[in-house]
Amino acid sequence: MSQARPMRNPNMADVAAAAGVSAQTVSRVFRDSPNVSPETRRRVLAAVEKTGYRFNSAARMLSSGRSHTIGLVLLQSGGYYSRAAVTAGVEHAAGEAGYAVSIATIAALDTGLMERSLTKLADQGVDGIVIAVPLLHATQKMADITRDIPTVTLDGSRTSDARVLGIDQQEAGRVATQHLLDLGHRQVWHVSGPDEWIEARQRRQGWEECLRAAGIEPPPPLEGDWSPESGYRQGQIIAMIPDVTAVFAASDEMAFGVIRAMRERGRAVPDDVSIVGVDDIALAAYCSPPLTTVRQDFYRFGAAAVALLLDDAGAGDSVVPATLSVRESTAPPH
Amino acid sequence: MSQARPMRNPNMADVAAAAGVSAQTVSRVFRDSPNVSPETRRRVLAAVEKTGYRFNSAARMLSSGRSHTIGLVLLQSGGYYSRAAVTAGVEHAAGEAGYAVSIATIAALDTGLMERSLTKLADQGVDGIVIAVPLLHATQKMADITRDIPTVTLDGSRTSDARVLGIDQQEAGRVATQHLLDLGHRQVWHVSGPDEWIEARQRRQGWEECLRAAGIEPPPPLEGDWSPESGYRQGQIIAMIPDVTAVFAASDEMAFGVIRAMRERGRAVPDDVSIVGVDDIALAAYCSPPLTTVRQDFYRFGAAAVALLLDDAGAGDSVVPATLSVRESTAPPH
DNA sequence: AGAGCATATGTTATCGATGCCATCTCTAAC
DNA sequence: GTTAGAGATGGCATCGATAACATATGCTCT
Repeated sequence: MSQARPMRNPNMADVAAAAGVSAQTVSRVFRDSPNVSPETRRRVLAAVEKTGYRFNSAARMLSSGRSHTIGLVLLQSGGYYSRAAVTAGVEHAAGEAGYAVSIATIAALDTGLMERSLTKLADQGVDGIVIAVPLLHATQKMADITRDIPTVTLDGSRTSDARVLGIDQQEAGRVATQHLLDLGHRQVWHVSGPDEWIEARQRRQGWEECLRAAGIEPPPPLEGDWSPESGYRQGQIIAMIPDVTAVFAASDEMAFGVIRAMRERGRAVPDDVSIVGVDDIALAAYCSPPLTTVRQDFYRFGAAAVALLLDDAGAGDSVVPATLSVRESTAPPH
Repeated sequence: MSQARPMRNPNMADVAAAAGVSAQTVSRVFRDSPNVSPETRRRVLAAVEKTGYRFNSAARMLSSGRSHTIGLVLLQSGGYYSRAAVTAGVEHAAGEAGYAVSIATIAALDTGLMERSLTKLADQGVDGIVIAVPLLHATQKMADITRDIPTVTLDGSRTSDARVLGIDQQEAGRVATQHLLDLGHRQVWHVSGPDEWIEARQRRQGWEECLRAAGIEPPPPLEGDWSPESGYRQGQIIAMIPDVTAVFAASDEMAFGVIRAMRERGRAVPDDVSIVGVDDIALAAYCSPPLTTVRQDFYRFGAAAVALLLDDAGAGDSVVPATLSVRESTAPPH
């Protein structure tokens, strides 16, 4: 009953010995190889239990060349619900498939930082990378780093070698704008996200197209950085323009910033000005006023990215629908 | 100039050959061994550049037994700014120390799910684990899994073997409550977080103690789940009580839910009722009214957890101060 | 009955970096 | 002038799982 070996963790050979089979067979059991008899499998699993065997992923990685790990590049400045949801979707889908998720955050949208993050993940030997930040300029160096690693870019630029998975963000812009037009507004202003973000540009395009389709020339968009502060700043400008009755903000947080600016200038929401956001964050329904907003299923989006990475079969179309949650920040103009 | 080898990635031996040294010396260069001459180091680094050598972390892990990876256990239901900040802090501090971060999310506070997450991280061979969810009942199985892995529990239970790093959350509760008393309120109600969360209990204790110190018997606290919805529900109850003039909510999101409930019942904030939250989320300053709230530096907290994990030297005390941001949701009673 | 084949299992070499020990060259000190 | 010791480097076994190949058994089909 006494342990002969000192502190060493049990390995496959120990399990094999305990089960009366070869190490190779133990390996087969773990990888669900079809050619293992039920009886042998049972014995091996019993031996695993008995020996307290713990799988050594480094050894597997070294000999098989695959790490069963997916790298996820995130933007450090959190607070964006959509990104958090994407992360959860990625982690869950990866976990289901037996993959681990290793994260690398970047502090800002900078190609140098991005290159460093990709290098870090590549050095870890990840089997695939999900880039969950918008990626405009794919540098040659980035392409070199990811040459042997399948990569999916969420809402990224088409210029990279990576495959791109995108939600139809134009739809979000269209839905929001159309809602305001349907209420009777004759013009809709827009506080956009940073122009480096594909999401921001697509939402802006959806807004523009929707207005043009209604025979309306879009006013110049005002660019924010997703933060409430930026919404507030741009809102202050919009509030100085007399005949504004409707604003579409590219995120909920900016929308609340706009609302605050409007109110400080004596413009009531929604009585004088209607506001629509995007994201449907948890607070949207509970702040004052409850925010009309466009909701998208980012969790599913993250999961789809992993699916695309792991089995390159279908998974091609991933048009996640945009749903409008109508609350109390929008009303007909008077 | 032509490559003799087919598709194989260069390894240390290739670098060693190119530099005219042994593989062992190359290894020493990478690990910053003191006993390498500057000249040799230079030659090796040049050879690395020339061969396009990429470090193989699996091989290092197998031979050294250490993975240079830290596991991070997160709660899947995102949206809590504090958790996002902790994550960023962990990732940054780990990255600075040359460590990768592997995440495992759990969908709910359940010991079974927690055990599975810990197993997953252990199987990856992480060198340390940061548990960023509150952990009340540390099971025997959990202790078994983490026996050989240094673990830090943030705000976790003292019953586990893991080291515990905690912010003084009582301070947060005290600061918030004292602010309301200083304004002249005679009683302060409390919407707490879930009782399983240490943060929630500590904040509640701070609130209780502060009231008792002022000779006030605390009313029964109402328990929420951090979400705006739960704040709204409990706020509806509080709004039915006639003489309530001040509420301390254990999170900003719940605070906004309380505010909504108050307003729907005709109680103005802050004229009739004052509200204080905790977290200082980005929206706190931009919603209506701007929220008075207690801010804590969770980013630093995450970084401190990693420091505690990596060098078991100092890092013992980590009393991150709680700062009150006074805005417009609090006022003297009338 | 023997060829042919699928299924189940064992044997051996290998992945790439590192720990340990050996070796060699200097310089400082008595 | 010899020795001790520090500094710089190389040789070799090793970590644990797996791929590739080899073998053994049982079954089907002509």
